[in-house]
Amino acid sequence: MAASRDLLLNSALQVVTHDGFGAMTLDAVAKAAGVSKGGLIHYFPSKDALVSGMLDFYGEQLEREIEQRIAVDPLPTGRRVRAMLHIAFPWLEAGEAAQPAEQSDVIRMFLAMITAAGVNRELLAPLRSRARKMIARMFNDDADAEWQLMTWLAIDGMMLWQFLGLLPPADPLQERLIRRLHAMTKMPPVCGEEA
Amino acid sequence: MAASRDLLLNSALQVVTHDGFGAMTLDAVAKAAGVSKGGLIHYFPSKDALVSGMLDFYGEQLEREIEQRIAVDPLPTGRRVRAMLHIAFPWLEAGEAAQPAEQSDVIRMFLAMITAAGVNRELLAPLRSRARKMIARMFNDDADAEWQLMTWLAIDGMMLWQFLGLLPPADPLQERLIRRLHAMTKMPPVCGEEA
DNA sequence: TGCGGCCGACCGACTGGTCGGTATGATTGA
DNA sequence: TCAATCATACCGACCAGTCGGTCGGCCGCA
Repeated sequence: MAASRDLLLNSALQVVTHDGFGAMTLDAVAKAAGVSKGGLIHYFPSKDALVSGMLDFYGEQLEREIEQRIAVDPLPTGRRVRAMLHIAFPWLEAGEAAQPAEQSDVIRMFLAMITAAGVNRELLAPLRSRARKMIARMFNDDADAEWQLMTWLAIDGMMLWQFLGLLPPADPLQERLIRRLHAMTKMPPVCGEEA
Repeated sequence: MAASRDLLLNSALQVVTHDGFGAMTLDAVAKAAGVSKGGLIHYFPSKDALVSGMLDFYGEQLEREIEQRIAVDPLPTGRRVRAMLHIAFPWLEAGEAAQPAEQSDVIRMFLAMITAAGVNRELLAPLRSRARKMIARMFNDDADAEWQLMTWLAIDGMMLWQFLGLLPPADPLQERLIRRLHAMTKMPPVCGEEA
């Protein structure tokens, strides 16, 4: 059943979130899902398979969400990266300041990738073509795709800092940076001030 | 002896580089250093101690190198981030295009941090004050420190992509992005074109 | 009665860490 | 002066526990 598979994938990510990717063992995932180890192995015959599953699942989920947001964004410039930003920081479009920080799909994908790098680097291979396609689409859509790509890099950098705990979650500095990134997606290549 | 300690730290990083941080076991590090496990434990009484050692060692090394470069950079604006960029991509200041990619101190620090996150997240705590200081210094030096910080985030994002293999190492796109980042450090907040 | 989904005890390899020991060289003391 | 003593650097067999993965079997349903 697909529901059981999804439950297991979510449990795996939950373990990574709470205890770090070093603690993501098959036993831990099975226990978090309320399933026996055999049950887990039934759906994912190896740890590699489980991590690949995470990569596919959250990768596709993120891509789907991005496409949805692109479809309703009236401003063509920087739509793709802006979608990413809105998914990562939902409070941005609500117009509010607070970030109650329910885990976004961007962080989920980030965690899945880092976990994969720890388990078996070869699992990351499928990501490469995915990234290449994403970049190609950006060069199709945007006049200054390089600029958008740089904004994307900054978002990923922010994910990294958040993951490492280098940036306090409720820091006003972070909020200012994010708003600025948002402005950057709208007005390349001259930018830097509020929109 | 400090020399043996340094050798062990370098060996640990070598293991991480070649086989991934999931393969960094005490036995592997000892073997890479040509030392027995007991010898390794003599200098680093636990795995946590070893990883903390890496964090300190490469963190200080990177900071020292940054300060050196800042001291000889005539342009005050964005010196700190520009130093980072030059360390990460040494071919930038040579004026050449190729990147023979000898491992930079920036990547070394990146690998140490990711490894620490996998072994024991608490080991990252000392990094927080270090990062806070770095940010404070940037707000002291730069009129638009936020902009510099954003460039820094983008550099870290690029480290991440490189680590995950998402960006082909010899891609001309990467080179263009890096040159643009370099330009960004010099002319905030209006920027985006070549220097 | 047969069968597929799931269970969980079990396995061998490996992990971080311990410990008794050795080699070397400096320090002491009669 | 030269043993006896101590400190340091290092060794590697060993231990208890954990890991990913296997497998024989149970159970509900057809």
